[in-house]
Amino acid sequence: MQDTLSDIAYQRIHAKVVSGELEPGSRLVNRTLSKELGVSTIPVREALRRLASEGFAEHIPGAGTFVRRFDRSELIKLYGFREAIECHAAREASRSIRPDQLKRLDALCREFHALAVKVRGLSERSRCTKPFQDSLKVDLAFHAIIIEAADNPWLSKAVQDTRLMARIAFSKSRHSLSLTESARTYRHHAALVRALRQGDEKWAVYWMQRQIEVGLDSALERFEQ
Amino acid sequence: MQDTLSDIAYQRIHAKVVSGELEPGSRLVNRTLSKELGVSTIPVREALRRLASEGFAEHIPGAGTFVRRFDRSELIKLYGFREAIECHAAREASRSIRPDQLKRLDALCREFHALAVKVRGLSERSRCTKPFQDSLKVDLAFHAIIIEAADNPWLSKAVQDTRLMARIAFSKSRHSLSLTESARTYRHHAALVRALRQGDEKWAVYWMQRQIEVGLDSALERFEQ
DNA sequence: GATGGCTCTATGGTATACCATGATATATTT
DNA sequence: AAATATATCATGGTATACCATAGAGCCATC
Repeated sequence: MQDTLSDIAYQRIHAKVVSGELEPGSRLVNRTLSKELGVSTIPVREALRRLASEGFAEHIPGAGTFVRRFDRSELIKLYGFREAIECHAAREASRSIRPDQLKRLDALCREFHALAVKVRGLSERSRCTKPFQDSLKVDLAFHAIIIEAADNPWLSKAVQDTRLMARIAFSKSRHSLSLTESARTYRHHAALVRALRQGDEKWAVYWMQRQIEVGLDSALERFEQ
Repeated sequence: MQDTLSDIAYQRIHAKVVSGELEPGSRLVNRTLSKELGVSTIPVREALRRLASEGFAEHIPGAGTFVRRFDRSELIKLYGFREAIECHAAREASRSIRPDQLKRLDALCREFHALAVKVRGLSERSRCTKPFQDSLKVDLAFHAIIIEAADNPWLSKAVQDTRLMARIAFSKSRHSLSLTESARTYRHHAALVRALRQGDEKWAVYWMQRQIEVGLDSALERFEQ
């Protein structure tokens, strides 16, 4: 067994949190989780402390651990932080990205394009959830390649954590993927890849910034409802 | 009791690690620490997991937890990450810093100046350790004000953590504060404050970048020896 | 004398049990 | 009937005890 029970508990609970199965603000109860996972409370506690330390949960001594809940201002600041680190990642990536990584980005762009085309043929209602989740997945993979290209473990961890954290802020509710949104996202991604391929630092940063900006806008929009 | 035993254990061990009392690579033993702190192993384990999650320690399942050890390349990447987040902090601060915060920065600049003047009168040997530690303390306070002005908790945590982490990379050995180094640091700090006061985003970022660059240089220099 | 296996110890990992506390429900008294 | 006090329960926090394992030293056998 390479992973310890604490690690497994962490992964399981983390998945529940970022998937939205556990809503923001809900209490993470030691005994309940330990029964559910079939382990004792010790690994669960360690997992919860870790989630709290990373920012996915909030630990209040004597009261319990709760899934992190964001207000509007915190959401904005989270995206501000993301802007700092992801733009830096884009800058680094524009210098050091390899051809195979560019190829994988191309493939994801095509995937996104296919998704956008498919959405166009769907009714308003059927655009719910599934295409939205798919687009999130592609988006995550896209940015994972960029931080891989930036080749900096600190950056990677920070970017991954903040991306997932932004997600829990509006994970519980249903969302649809609008036509304009999917088309715009595709354009931005394609432009970013173009800049990266040409090693154009300035434009890589610019397009990354635009993406985060748009991300904040739609996050706020979803948050308001 | 507001803080839990886990929190106290974390603070105590964290202090030992960043102060250099526990050298990089040394093992953090459950039972030993628990006896030393007068608590059981549970709070100690939780503290160690947290330190590992933050990057101050490395946890290897089945083998133990060790104080984080950096090689040259990791050190460079750590400073790359710092550049991303501290420059962003400088940018934000240049927009939102308050007069009282500028005043406190002025005071720290004067303190640094006094330190530089004092060092000039000392022999090579007596510049060891004490003035160096003092300058680190003033530097930390200086940057703490800037991230306070940037007003973003995610940024704050990341900056504080990485600054302390950079410190443990070369904490154990003796260091002296050179004349050119202290004078240059003073100039950089003063220039940064000037840019912040004028709300000059570009120059604020520039001088912050310069500081980190210099920090990396001296870190590498100390690392080589 | 060397090598393989055994044992002992140190240590990490986990479960169970216990305690303190805050909240809720119930019972008793006015 | 209302208010207060007490009991009970849910839950967080911690200690102790136990188990598994890795490494070291030792003994026996070849």
